[in-house]
Amino acid sequence: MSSKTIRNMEEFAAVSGISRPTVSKYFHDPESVRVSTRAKIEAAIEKYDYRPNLYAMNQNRKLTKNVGIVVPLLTDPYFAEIARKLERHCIEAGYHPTLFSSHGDPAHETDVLNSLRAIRPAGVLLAPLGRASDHGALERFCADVPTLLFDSNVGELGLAFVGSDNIQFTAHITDYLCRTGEPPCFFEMKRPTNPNAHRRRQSYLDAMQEFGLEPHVISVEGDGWDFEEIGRLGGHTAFSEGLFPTNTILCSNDRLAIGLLTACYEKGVAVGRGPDCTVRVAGQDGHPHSRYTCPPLTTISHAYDAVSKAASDALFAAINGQVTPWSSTRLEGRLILRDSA
Amino acid sequence: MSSKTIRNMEEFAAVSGISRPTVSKYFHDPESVRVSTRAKIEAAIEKYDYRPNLYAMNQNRKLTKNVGIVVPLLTDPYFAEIARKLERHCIEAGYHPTLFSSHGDPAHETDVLNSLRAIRPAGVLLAPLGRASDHGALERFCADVPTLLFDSNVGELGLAFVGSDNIQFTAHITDYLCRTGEPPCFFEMKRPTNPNAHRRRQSYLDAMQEFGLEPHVISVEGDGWDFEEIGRLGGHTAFSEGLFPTNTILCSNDRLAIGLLTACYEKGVAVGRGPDCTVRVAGQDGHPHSRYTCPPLTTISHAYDAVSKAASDALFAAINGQVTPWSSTRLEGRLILRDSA
DNA sequence: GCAAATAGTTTACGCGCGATAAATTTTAGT
DNA sequence: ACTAAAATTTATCGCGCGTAAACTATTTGC
Repeated sequence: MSSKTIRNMEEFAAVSGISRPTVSKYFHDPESVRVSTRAKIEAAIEKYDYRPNLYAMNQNRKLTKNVGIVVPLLTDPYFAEIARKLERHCIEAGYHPTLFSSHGDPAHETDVLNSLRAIRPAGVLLAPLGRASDHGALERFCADVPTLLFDSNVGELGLAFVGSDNIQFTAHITDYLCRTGEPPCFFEMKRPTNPNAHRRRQSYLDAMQEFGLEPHVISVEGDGWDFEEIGRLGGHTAFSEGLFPTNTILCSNDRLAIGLLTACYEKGVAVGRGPDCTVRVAGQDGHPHSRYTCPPLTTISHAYDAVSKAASDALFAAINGQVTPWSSTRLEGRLILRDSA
Repeated sequence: MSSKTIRNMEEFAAVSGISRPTVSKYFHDPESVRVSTRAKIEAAIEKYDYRPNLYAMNQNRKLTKNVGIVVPLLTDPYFAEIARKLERHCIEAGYHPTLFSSHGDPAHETDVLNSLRAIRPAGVLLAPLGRASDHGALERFCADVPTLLFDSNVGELGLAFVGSDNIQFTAHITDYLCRTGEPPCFFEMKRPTNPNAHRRRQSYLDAMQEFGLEPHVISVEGDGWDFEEIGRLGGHTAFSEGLFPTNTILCSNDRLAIGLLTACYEKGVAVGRGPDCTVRVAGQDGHPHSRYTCPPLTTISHAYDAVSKAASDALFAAINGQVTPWSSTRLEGRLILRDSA
């Protein structure tokens, strides 16, 4: 690093011995200049530690390198984890990701989308809140900005949808539970916040019908995103009122299951597959925490890597001009057998 | 919203009947213009949905309204939670926060700081990785950008430090454990990733000495940020080798405790305060998940609200020109008594 | 009602870069 | 070595806004 401070691209071009337009071109796409000039420029960057002014760059660029990543709730490790993977893919592809959380609030989701417009993103990876979302606001945003929906689908919005096959999720784990013990009942929120909950319930009903078994859905009270507490309180109620018709409980998601396990503990109900256990509990999502519950939670896990890769690749393809009709990609989950069921 | 599209501030000033410089002044600080003109401008904003171009705005502004928030690991709910609170304070104070995670990697932390320079932030709220951090890079960054350190302190860097009083944390919970049963041993990582771990160990040693009791530190193997797994594996080893000299285990942090509880479950060791329990386990942090372990985890909780408020207020004060000597604010934690100890 | 203080307007310029066209140089292909 | 293609240079414009100075209009205090 030299002592001389480079004020702008003009000065930088001078010291690197390359004209400014070519330097500009380099920063837009390093591959677009000759190897010899690239070497000169990169030597100068190394020497003077120059970086073009982001604001001046993006002001007149037709397309920025910005990518927005929006998740419903960043304090949920599931979303934090998938956001992390998406962020990495963006950086590797030469984009500049910015992370946003809707904080579980539709109004805030709309605010986030508006903030997002301000940075004129080349594309957005959006996991919407689902039915709670302001559908009109989403629609308007998708009309203006290339947006790829992931995790939960809302109509046929945006470029495409990439997520998990929730139907397969529930069918698969229901199948497992039926084959290894009593058929499961389904534990969920009466008014699910989680956007995929309805699909999972339906899949449970279908799977049970296929087995010729009577389905039982236990819908517990509670609103918002505090799933563990909702699961815990709902579990207490359900045990007290004898709402579980079988010894096997399939939860709509892992966070509800985690809360339910706490309720089991507090009620003195032994959970697991052993002969001395009273109930089996299973979740769905492959939540980072599911390994560490007591007992460890049997669940069906999202294909985190595959989903995030497919989602980001699809967005980058669209940004690069590849036009494809709207499509929905749903990846299968992997059953994770642990001690809880 | 009218049909006519406003292309820039010039046009917007025209339709609102106010000169462009005054409009510019309004967007810089709405309070700086007369009430009557503010009303005119806001009516026009409502009507035409105009927003100034972010990039053009920030290009020549002496100071942007950007604030960077950096945490070591966003997939850790503790950091996600405090980041969420900081974000809210920034928005309320009229700033534009952007969230970054170091992903537990010093090299990435340095990258994040460099990206941060590009957005020319008015200030940064930084929770460094701690001893793993590239100290030189931090120092250079703090010299250029008003930076407030939180969660973990590194030298006397930046404007100030705001965080929890880890000494008090460990002293307080050690005191509680000593008074209610056998004195605790201390369960930690041999090479702690968590920056506050050393302070906590020292505080444990001091507290035990004050009680006139022999301290016992169990340092387990493991690197990185996968604390639960490290706690679980370390727990297995410690139980197998009979490393716990007393029936009470104080963990360096809640995530280690969560892993240890899983180990206890897997070993068939009953945890809790009851007469039929073998060990007591306590954590430190007030981790969002600690309520839902089995048994629920006794811990000492950060004053999340107070820390985030104090940190953001201190940064805003500095941005607004208030000069104060470097200071360290350490807030006390609150003991949360649950069934595990 | 007057002068001083405050707020707003006009005019003018600059920021750092993107984009483009035309002229020139370099490279690749035969 | 010759030509076509590709890369680079030169020159120029514009983006949308910040900022400053000088001037004018409005408000405020007495």
